Amino acid sequence: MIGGFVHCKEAQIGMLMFQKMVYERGIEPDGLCMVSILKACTHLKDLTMGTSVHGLVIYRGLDCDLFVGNSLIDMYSKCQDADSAFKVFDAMPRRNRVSWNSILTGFVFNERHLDALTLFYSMGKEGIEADEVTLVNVLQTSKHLRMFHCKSVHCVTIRRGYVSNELLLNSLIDTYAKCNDVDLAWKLFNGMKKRDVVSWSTMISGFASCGRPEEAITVFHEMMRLQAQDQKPNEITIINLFEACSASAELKRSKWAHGIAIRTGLSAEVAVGTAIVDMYSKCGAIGESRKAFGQILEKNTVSWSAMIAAYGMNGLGHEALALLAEMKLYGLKPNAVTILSVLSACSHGGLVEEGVSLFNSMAQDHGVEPRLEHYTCVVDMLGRAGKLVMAMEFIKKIPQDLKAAARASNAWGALLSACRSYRNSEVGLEAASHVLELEPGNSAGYLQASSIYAASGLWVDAASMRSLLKERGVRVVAGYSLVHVGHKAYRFVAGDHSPAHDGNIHSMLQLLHACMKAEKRNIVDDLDLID
DNA sequence: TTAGGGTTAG
Repeated sequence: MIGGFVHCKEAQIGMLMFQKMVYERGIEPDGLCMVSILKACTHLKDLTMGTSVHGLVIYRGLDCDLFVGNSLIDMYSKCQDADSAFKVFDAMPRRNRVSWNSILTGFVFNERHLDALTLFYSMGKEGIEADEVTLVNVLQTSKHLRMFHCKSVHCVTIRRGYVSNELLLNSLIDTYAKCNDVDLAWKLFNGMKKRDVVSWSTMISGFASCGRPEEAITVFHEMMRLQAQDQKPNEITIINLFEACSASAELKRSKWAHGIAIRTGLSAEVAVGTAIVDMYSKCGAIGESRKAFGQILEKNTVSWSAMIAAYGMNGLGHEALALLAEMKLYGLKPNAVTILSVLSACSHGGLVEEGVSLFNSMAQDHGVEPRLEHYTCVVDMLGRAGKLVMAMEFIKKIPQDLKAAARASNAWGALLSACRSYRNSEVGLEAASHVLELEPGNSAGYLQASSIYAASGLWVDAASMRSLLKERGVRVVAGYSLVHVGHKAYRFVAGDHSPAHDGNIHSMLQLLHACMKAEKRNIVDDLDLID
């Protein structure tokens, strides 16, 4: 009976029945009953109830039951207690493939990707053969770690005869694309006998995230052309299309995509509305963002965060701060990302005092404990304001447990970048040594260090940085700007004088540079007068 | 067990 309720997703009623049965009537639950009630706890994400059921399981001596054990793993995982899930798994006297898959899924769900990978290797050692659930989970882990296990998973897929498993193929396409091999993803996509809406959406997102928006949009057009074959886009497809429009930074295109969302009736979704806010802001159209924000009927924390981030990205720090106060008036609680967006807005808008004060009060006023990202953002803020020594001292104040995270190099990176702007070689070289140690595979550290040496006239050191970069085989990815003229997008890289660009464009750029320099001089003169 | 909305320096 309880099982029936769980199946109907009326887990709450199932739970009440269970409590009545056990505590009022004194009926002893069997293994099957435990499995059902654990499913209810999983569904409701009720860790307290789940833990008490676990106690009952032990009391009734059912902890050796394979099915009960698997359900316990699942319950703990979904309640975000991966450690307890693993303890159950570890203590199981007998395990089947479902047990292994459950703990693997649990690790992936809780973003414990390294643990997931270790577990997958143990599975191989124990002679447990991977099935499609195993493979999809390993792919998720590869995607998050940006590690290229795709090809070996692909081989297993072929070997084990899963080549027409759509779900697994979709996962493979996604992981190939997110690990920067979108061409292989495209090949796989084209070879699929049957493609569903997930395949299409994944392919659009794949091209967009690899910085190839034109191809993403072509895939979308092809999907629309095949609509007759039941290939209707859903809200995720549209959101992925927006991602492509943001990558091309073209307002006209974004408006076109917005129109499609309206015509397909998908624009009423909160997630779609929020993505529209984000898309317009990335095209620099902050007015359109605000309008789209106003049109979201039921705004949630993510929507507010997106609008705050939009203001921040466009240099409107005061507006971002005002929106944080406003969202609280509507009874919405900011989360870690919201606060990070406000801090970033302060950083880009030069509002150092406001930013630091927000950082100091975030735990007390907003109930958000500072994470490494928040610390990094403050370092960036101080660095941009030229307070380099303060920024360095701030890094040293980052709690040790936060510093242990994989992205601890970001704070030094932010400081290094500020030192380069302010030509401070003393602080800069200390920052550089940390960045090179923590992130030896990234070109930015070497280039910035080289630039700092060069600015101090230390040409030999500058050159040695560049040769170290080559020696270690680090790939340099240059940043670029896009300028749209008519229907054509022109891509500009620093120091690029390629003949692909019209000579007129370069002379116009030089003219603009001269104007900006003159303007800067005027501003500096004005400031001097004020002093 | 597959795609998806907000964040961080280059």
